Amino acid sequence: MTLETATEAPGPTDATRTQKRAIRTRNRLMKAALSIFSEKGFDSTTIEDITERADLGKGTFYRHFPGKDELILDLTEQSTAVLTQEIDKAATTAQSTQDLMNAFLSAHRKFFMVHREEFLLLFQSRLVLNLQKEDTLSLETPFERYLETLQRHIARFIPSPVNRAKVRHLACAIAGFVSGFFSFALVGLPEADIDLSLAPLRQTFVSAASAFLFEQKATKVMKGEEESASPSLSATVMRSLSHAKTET
Amino acid sequence: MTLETATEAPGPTDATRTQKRAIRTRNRLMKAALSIFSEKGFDSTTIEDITERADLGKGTFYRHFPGKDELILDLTEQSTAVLTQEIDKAATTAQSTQDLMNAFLSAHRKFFMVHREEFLLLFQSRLVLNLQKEDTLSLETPFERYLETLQRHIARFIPSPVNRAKVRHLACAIAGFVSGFFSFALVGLPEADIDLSLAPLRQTFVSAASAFLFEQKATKVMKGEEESASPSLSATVMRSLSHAKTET
DNA sequence: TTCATGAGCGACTAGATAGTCGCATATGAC
DNA sequence: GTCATATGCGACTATCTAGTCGCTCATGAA
Repeated sequence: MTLETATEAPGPTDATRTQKRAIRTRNRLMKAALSIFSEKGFDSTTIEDITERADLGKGTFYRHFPGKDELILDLTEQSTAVLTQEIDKAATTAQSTQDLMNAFLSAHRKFFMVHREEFLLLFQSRLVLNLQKEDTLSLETPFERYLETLQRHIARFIPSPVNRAKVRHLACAIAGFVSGFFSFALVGLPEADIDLSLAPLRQTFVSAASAFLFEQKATKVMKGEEESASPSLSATVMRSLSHAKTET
Repeated sequence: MTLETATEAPGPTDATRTQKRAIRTRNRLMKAALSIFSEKGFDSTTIEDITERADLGKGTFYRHFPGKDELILDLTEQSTAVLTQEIDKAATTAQSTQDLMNAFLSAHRKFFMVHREEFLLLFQSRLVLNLQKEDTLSLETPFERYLETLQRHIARFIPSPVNRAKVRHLACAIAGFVSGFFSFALVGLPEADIDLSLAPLRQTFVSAASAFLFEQKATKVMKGEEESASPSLSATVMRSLSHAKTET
């Protein structure tokens, strides 16, 4: 790209004024696009929608992006970067699997609450990936990096012979649960209470994920044993539930 | 609609040939639209895309639907009907909360595996609902019915004073988890393994959801109206939920 | 048979949109 | 100051699309 024209020493200070202006413009375009995508959706957004909100000429867009597809790729990378950054920040200090799961939840919760537009963007690019299209671009790799971030943190709590497949399943489950829950909460719960609604589910989620990790470890050690539900859930609790009276 | 023109006795046999033809045509349009939506997405699909795949003239579309928005509303209702039907079929025989959660998982798994196009359609209409748009049509009510189906089955296993807010939270969590998991599995796991990947998570999921129900019962018994987990959320959520059917 | 009704059709219009291109302006090297 | 380069601009064209309208054909009532 033309932005790399600087011969060497690409520090933040020695970017020429022209380059800095170009970067500013590019950022304005991305910010405007992110904003409009979260309102009317990627496909319904026109290039002029974007340049108009960014208060720029239409031609300027094409100076910075070949087309809309490259823009959503950049935005997806930017958004997953924000999310993984939150995850890393919250998860590095975790001392137990409970800590880790709590950190995951907090990071995603913050992402949903504070970076709503990015959340909606990832929802959309994930949809694009799920559609039965041909090309798909390289839109998959940001999500791959995101899942790998989860896996990396999870792996810290798994003893030596790590079952990578199971770790990945858990990563998918975690990622799926939080994004799915928030997206359904947005439909089925009053907006103001979505954040709070996560609280009562928190302990359950943490127990479940920890139990999955435990089972993962346990099956390695002792095979054939019937898996106990969870270290934090007593057998009596489970039993009492299975015989619960049916009443409406 | 013109389909209701029949004066009385609208049995399946006594529909006039003209009416039957119209219904066939309408179904062909919906089928074609569902198929294309799952390939290129709702917004990128043109009316002519649909009529072409249905092998019909463009004007025919407008005889059956005012526009694309009404079409996706109908398709969303149809798709949630398929899903809730699967849920009802699987869940009515449940004898315990474990049974119930297993039934939920099986029904959603089947929906994802067998009715992929409907799954992708619901993913899209849910996105439309999440976007920060103005109108939103009445696209929300099919999802409301879906969540109520889940709640109805859950409520069978809750003793008399049902905490509707918590039941709804669980419904959102279940719906969110399965749709989110499948959608992430589609990105992060080999297609052939998606079905199998749910198995190791099954027990964990069932335990977690059952535990949540137990906690629901316990808090209800102990505190009556107040919730210990999140006191600040009870009032608003409870109020809005108790009028869920009538509110806009 | 005749006629009325409604389904199906596709050319057409009006409007919107993607992408281009030549020009203006700002910057930076000399 | 002068020139070269890069950014920003918006009018323009070529294409695409939504929605309409008058026509044909099938059906069904009389």
